[in-house]
Amino acid sequence: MKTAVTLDPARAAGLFQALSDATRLAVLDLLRGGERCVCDLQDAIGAAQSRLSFHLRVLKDAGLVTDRKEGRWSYYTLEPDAFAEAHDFVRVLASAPKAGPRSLKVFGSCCR
Amino acid sequence: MKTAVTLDPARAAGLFQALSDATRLAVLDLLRGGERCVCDLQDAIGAAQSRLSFHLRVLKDAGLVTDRKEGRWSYYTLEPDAFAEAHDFVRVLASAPKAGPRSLKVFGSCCR
DNA sequence: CTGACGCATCAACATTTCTTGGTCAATTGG
DNA sequence: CCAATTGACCAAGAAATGTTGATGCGTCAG
Repeated sequence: MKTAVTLDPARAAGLFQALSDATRLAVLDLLRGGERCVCDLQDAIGAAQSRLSFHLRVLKDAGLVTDRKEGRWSYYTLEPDAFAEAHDFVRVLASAPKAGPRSLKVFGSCCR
Repeated sequence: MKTAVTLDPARAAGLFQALSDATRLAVLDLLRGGERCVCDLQDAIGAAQSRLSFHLRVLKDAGLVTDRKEGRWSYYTLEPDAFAEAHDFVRVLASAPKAGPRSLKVFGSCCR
């Protein structure tokens, strides 16, 4: 099992940032059902075209989705790897640190 | 195993929003080692007091940490439940939808 | 060819989030 | 009691994000 021991703060922050908007979450939720073209997403979410386009770009830049052009449509799909990454980041944060919990008092120069 | 089938968009967005800042991630990372007082965090992160205080409040409002007052110090601790929640949200997004993948064409009123 | 459609992109504005500097209350060592 | 320390909070400004409406380009149907 791959466990990210290293947490790249910038990457993690970027990923979570992309996930931190209701419209984008709605898009991702729809994409769970498989590839969708922008116009379908537009209908389903009821967002203005340019608004949706903006959010799709954020998701794409974060690597959470990929797009594919076919004829005059653009289809978006989830990028599972990015979710695995996000998943890992959360797990790392929730797990105990490299050194045992409450280890040697590396801290405490201030209090006590 | 508890699986959040329902994804409350507002809550999810809020959680991820709180996780979407490098300073806050640094704080959470430090807290993995156990409870810490604000001044220790301040030293470790090198952030101005009021800046740190701001981020701690964001984390607290999101339910990711809790604080405890003792004498003149405030100690912050991770709130595991919130991480479990975040974890779930990510998992749900990465998982297939209720209906089979590529199910009946509920969509497609637009393309094709 | 031409008009309609799908969608990215841009500029302008609105909103939210972050930072900084300052003030204040509580606690406590002296 | 007094001065220093911890840390919350607030106001003002800076920066990042999100929204809207317009424009433009590629693609397809007629």
